[in-house]
Amino acid sequence: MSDTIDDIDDDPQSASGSVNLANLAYNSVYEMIKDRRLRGGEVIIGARLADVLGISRTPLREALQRLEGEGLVVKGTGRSFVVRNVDLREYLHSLKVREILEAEAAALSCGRISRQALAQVRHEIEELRRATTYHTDAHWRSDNALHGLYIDGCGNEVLAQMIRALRVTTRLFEIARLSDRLEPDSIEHLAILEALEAEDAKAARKAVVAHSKSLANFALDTVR
Amino acid sequence: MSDTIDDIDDDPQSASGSVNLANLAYNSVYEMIKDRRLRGGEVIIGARLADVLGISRTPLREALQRLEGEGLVVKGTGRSFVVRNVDLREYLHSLKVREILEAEAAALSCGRISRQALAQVRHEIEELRRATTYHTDAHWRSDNALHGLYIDGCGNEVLAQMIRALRVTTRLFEIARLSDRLEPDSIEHLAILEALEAEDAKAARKAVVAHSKSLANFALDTVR
DNA sequence: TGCGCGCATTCTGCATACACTGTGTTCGCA
DNA sequence: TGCGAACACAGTGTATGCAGAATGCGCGCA
Repeated sequence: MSDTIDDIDDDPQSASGSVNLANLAYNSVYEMIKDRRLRGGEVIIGARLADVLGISRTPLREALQRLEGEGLVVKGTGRSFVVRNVDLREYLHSLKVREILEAEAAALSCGRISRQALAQVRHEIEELRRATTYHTDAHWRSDNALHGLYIDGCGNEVLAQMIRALRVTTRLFEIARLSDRLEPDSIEHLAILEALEAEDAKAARKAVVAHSKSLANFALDTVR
Repeated sequence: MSDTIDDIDDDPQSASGSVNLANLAYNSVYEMIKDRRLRGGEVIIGARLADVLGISRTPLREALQRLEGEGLVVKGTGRSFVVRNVDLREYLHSLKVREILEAEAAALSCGRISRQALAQVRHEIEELRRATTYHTDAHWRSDNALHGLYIDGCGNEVLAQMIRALRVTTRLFEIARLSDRLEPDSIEHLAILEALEAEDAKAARKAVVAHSKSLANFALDTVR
């Protein structure tokens, strides 16, 4: 349990396998989807994308199949792959499941997280709030660090994996005005952190649930 | 909500896509894993399996990649695919997550399941108990039907999908002396059913949790 | 007889060629 | 000028060939 938060990987798959072209394609497409260079609903033209990546269609197709298995990409009406579109309804449903699972994970991880990791994350959050300019990346990084604490610390790898998968798809939901979430995120994250520091499982549950509800309300408000 | 239990599909992916060889391979391998013709830990040699299926390696590889995305196969130490091996530890972890999610699903689906579907499942369970000879298939079918009631009826497709995925991987483990589970399964299933019929969310939660604990204890006893 | 090195076989990774399908456009005919 | 049919193009699905890596086996040497 001496993990530094550097071990909390933004991209759970980035370490995947040897350096073959299929993995390269997988990571590339994964990144492209994650930071919206491939938009939800967009059709993926094999030959073209393969060309962009400088590989042939074969490893690209394999990568896309893997992504399909993970639910980031689907086979549309025709034969071609399309980037999955997460609508409000699905986002809220995912958020609800995350709420349940993350509450459990947070409770489980009480007393299992190193002081050092907790302190580091607290430092990061406070740093983020003090920053004069807003950086999306830093926001996500802090988000990952905080949630990663109990995802990695809960001691149930299956639970952790499910939460990670859900966090990926909820990110596919278009978050307009993400910067508006910086302050509420920070405050809510600190509440979670405090519960973890106090090793108070009940409080951790409550804080996670509150955070989840806050995100849901924000989505509802923003979409409207 | 007029679904008959015929709609509860044992294999969530069986309806997948057009009839191309990759889908065929996917379904075939999926089946082979599910009913243990491919054992956990077994290495899959592309050329050989492709030959058995009467297709070339390309569509098979795509199918395997998809299965990898879904977590049924993994890339071993070398480059070849191996069927994932679910050990006791992972089984128990999965079961714990299922317990949480299925309890929620059961609670959510209270009042959302047609009388007809409930009656049908009850009929099946009772039929099963009365049967003089034991059939694995019938056992699984009944299991699917009961769990499918609240998986399909919970109204949260994300939740449903997670549970389905978990049920697939837990199946990779359980099996040994499965017939011993017939009686406890039936009894516990009936308890769940009763709660669903009474539309008593709290009781449904409790019954599902009890069922889960029972499975965990059985696994622990059997392995020992 | 035991150990190590090299060769042969086997398997994967990748690219490419070909076939098939669907769609859009153009040309001819009414 | 409008409608329909054929053709051209774009894209996917599949097989296959080739190259590189790993594995296992045999042979030679100590």
